[in-house]
Amino acid sequence: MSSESQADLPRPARKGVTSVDVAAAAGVSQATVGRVFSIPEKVSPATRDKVHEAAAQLGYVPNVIARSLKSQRTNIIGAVVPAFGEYWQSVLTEFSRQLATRDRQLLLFSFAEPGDVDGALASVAQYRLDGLVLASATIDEAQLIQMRDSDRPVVAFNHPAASGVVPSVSVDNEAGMAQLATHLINIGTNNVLYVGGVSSASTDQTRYRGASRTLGDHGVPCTYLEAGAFTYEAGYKAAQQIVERQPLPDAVMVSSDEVAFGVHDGLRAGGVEVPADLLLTGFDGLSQSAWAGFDLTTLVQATDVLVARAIEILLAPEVPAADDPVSVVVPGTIRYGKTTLGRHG
Amino acid sequence: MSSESQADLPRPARKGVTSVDVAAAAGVSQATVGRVFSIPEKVSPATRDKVHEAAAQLGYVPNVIARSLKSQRTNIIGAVVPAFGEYWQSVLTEFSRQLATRDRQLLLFSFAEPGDVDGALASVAQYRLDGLVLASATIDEAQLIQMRDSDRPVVAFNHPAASGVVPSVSVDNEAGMAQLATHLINIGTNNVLYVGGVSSASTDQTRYRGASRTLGDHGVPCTYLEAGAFTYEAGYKAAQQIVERQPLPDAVMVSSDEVAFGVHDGLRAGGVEVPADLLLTGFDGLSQSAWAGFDLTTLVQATDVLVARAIEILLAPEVPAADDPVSVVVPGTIRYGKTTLGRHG
DNA sequence: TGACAGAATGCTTACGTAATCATATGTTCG
DNA sequence: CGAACATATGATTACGTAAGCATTCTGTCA
Repeated sequence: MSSESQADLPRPARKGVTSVDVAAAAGVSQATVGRVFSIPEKVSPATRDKVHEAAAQLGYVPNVIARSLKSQRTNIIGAVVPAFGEYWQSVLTEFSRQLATRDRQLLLFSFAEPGDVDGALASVAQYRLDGLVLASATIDEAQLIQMRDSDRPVVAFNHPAASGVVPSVSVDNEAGMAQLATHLINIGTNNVLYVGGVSSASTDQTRYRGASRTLGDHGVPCTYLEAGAFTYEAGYKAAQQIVERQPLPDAVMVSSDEVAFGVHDGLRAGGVEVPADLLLTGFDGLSQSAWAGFDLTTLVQATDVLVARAIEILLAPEVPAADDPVSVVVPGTIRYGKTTLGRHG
Repeated sequence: MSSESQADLPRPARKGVTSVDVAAAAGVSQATVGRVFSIPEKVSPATRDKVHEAAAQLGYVPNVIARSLKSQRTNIIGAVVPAFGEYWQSVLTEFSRQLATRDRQLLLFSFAEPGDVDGALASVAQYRLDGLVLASATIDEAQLIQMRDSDRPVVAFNHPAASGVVPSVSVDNEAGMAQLATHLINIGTNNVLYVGGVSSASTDQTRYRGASRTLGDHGVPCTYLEAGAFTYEAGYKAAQQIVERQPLPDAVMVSSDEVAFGVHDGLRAGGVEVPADLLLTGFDGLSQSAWAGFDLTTLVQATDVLVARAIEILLAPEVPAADDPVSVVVPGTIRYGKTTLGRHG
């Protein structure tokens, strides 16, 4: 029997322990228990201890669901994100990290195909989330408008076309690619092949514009080649086409690092050395771009800043005017790697 | 004025539209509206249409929070996952993808430092989630037990030490590493340097055991070197030490792909060629291991299978006996890359 | 000492839905 | 044709909490 009472002592979190149970055990009202866990400064230290003790005894844990229902706040931010891609994974990680420091959680709505976005958006609407991150260039304007009118804070992440429709945060895609182009011009590039991911994506278009305009201003021709996807494999295949071009271009600019990795390896597999035969640039600044095997010249997005700004917008007390949403553009920074080294055009 | 009424027509999802409002608009009871959205087959087609129309008109969207409170099910699976690491990102993506097909969402509780696990677990307890994935080898047994007793389905993901305490799903770490070791022995390896990530991690220990036992059985010595983290940088630094070893080992076995990438590049930077001077193996089968730049021989985890099994356990109708939790071990497959090619020991 | 401010606590209600039970409307068959 | 029954719908309640208001208690000051 001593063993029996002993087993009773360290009670684990039990099934349906509510604030009412704790109240009964502590000899106070449910309201007081609630206060202890939400506005403890409004409760006298004595009762506070009593309640805490009873709560620990019973293994009481506040029920966030009920709290959300009553308070109309969930402390959860939703993210609609493509299921694949190194870039999105890194962004997601950063969101989760930064939200954790603000006592918010991240609820993930990922979609594999662009067509699945509708499903994700429908699903997300049912949760009364405190905010929503739309991180995909494949969300069209009608969907953006619908989300904007859902009375919940929304922010588009790296979706240039969304600017003006919903609050948005993006790296300066055009200027970034222009910086890379300028760098190439400075080191004597006379013609460029631009490898895009998916030409219908607004990021792809904006980036290409940054490159072609700057290059054009200096009389450097710039051909567009679509890889077909923002993946390593697409880049690898594109490289196989590039290798066969008779006069190789001086440089290949790729619209994303992940595709650039594929181009890099595809070129090498085809006997084209970077940077000896060809210069190469990426875009995004993925951690892998700094790996010694690539050491890619790329435009580094300040992901932490981008994410921080996005979170600020979502968590801002005041909802900005819907007719002129804020549009934050964060400049990027070139990281110079060996893929644009030691060549004189 | 015509513009006024026009603006009213395409009503967007409005603020606090509840099933009660829809009921009033459709001339039915709240219960019927609820049924239309949960058990529609119990409602006659006529009223079903009426309700749907009214709902569309008002922009009604069921409130999942309230539903969760009443039904005691959230349709949300929580995941406690380290904030960094290519491997975890890929696992997370897979979970999100597979859960989406089952109409479940993924709520992310990431932690940057092992010490933050407590915070994540405390936070997760407040949500009455339908299930919980514990994906970190740094969750200790006390924490596992606490989670197990929380009356919610729990599954440990790739946390060998958890087996026997909570239901767990893992790749066969020991056998996998043994397979790689056997492969090395078969191609004539006479001594091996094993590079671990964090020696206190249970995956690290299990994997090392698989290598050292198999190698030992064949009289092949196996030295352990701790990289200090499961990162590219840690691998790179470890490689710098390896390069200085007087007789280079025949082969380096690394406990994870990400670390192996660093070792690979670090070796090359130090003038050691793979596989000419040294064979190299990884573990995990990250997509990047197949990239041409690495083409790493590694043990590929069937992440999709692992995740599928984990989800099955969480969503199984019956909670298994707590005293003998299921422990699923999924075998891995060697992917033969060029890092173990063409060398005769 | 009485009145009154302020702190501490209790009582009641509402958040939006689903489950339970009760009621009404058809339907079928001996 | 009425009993037995399936089907469709309505009324009511409860999920666990937080906010509003009501109440009690304590201490202070005229």
